[in-house]
Amino acid sequence: MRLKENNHGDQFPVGMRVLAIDANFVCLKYLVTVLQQCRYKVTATTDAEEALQILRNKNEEFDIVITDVVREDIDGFKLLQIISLEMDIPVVMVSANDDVSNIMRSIKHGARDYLLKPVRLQEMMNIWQHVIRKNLDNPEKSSITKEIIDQKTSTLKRTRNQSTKEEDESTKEEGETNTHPDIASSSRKKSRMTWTQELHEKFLDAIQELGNEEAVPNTILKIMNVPGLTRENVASHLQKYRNILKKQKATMNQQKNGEPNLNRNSTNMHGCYTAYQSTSALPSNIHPVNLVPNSEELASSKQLYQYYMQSRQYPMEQGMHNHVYGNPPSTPLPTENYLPVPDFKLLKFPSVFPGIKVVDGCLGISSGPSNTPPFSPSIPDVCYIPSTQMLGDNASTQIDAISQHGLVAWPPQYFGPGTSLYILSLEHWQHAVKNFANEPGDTNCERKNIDLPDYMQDPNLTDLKGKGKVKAVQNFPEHPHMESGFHQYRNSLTDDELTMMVKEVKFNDDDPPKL
DNA sequence: AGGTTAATAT
DNA sequence: GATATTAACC
Repeated sequence: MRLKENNHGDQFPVGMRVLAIDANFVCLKYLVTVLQQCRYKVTATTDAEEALQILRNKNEEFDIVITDVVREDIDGFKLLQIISLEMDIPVVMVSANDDVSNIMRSIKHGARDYLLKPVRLQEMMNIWQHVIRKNLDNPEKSSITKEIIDQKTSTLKRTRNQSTKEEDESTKEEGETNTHPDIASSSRKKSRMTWTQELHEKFLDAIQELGNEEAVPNTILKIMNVPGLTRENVASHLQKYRNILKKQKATMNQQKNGEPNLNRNSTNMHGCYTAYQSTSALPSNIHPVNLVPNSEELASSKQLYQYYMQSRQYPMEQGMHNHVYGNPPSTPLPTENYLPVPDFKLLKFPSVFPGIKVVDGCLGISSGPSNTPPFSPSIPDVCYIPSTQMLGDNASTQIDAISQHGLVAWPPQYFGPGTSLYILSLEHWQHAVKNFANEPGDTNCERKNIDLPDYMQDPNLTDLKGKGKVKAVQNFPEHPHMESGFHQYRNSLTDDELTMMVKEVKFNDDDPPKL
């Protein structure tokens, strides 16, 4: 555990050791993602017994435990009770249930906090304070507390008499008192920074925003606004980034292929997914949808990608395009040519899109190739994509799914390079749907005068409406009252993520999707 | 001071 | 070998 200063000069604990517990695998994965975004060191399990074992084992020490409330094996409250009885470690509860009695019960049993699912990044960035507070009276107990205090004192010293760097270092290393130097130093190990997909995306966004001239470490750091990230981290990453650009440029020149494509779709950094060019054809009379679930050959992300590209050439895309601009097909899609979409109910988006930025509690989702709905101001696809293309075949089933689980499942042909995923806050997603979908029969969005919030009425977007091709819109205007009202996630699935999709499909071995 | 580059460590 | 950290240079 160590502290780093972010660009505001605040301290933030990097590598705080968190044990995350959630019975639901998808929720757990999501939780882990958020925690990792906070740059905590996360250990995770779905199994409460295992969690207790880990904690009792003491091989690994933890600063804080985060657990869900509703569980089948050991009730969250029980778990909380055991932990607070046996050991001295703060516990934070996470639950989709906002019942006051539940919250009270948790607090009574010793919970430090009670967060509602899905948890937000900002909330998670604050939990380290519980660790500090817990150990204020006994700093040696926690290395993180100790380090913050150390840092505080050394900062004070520095401001008091401009102490030298060496002095500062020695103060940090040996501690103020020297009474328990071993305790503090033994549990302190520097965690090597890893540039996650999300961080890299942020990095790229910053660079794009700044342009080549202005893209220097400190400025990038400021734009990225990631707690704990240092100028050195960014500088290092920038160095690597530039090296890769140089390399690519060199090979491009060799091939005389014009401008190098240096955007995130083609970058190789950190295993970002690189688009495959292969166009091996599928039999034209078989819709690719039907090739997915029982296909043993679909063992690699490459194949999944190929499948995805194939599927986009089929009529359903035409159908979708019809929907895009508010003209649902007068006749149903020729579904007789398609077999039902297999059951991908396991495939919930946070498990597939760990880089997702959660905006405003529960989310509505709108998805499609880059020239589909979200660019039209009416966002119709949430209600018009036919059931052969989307699980939960209309808006209301999606609303139900969202209100119940905070999640919506999508078939995998929507994931892959070329797919944009848009996340709207529940508020304006509902708003759009309410004006749109809840009146069966009246499905013409041209006639409906949809009263979208101003910030969504961006003229650039409106202008794009009706045009055949739309390029990805950068820097979508954000809701003034929201941290971020509208996020785009695109073209950056890692191989692992794609592989995982395949795995999720295969998990259904005992109950294979019917074709 | 901080951007850049190179050396070193993991 | 790749990439993060640290040092050194400008």
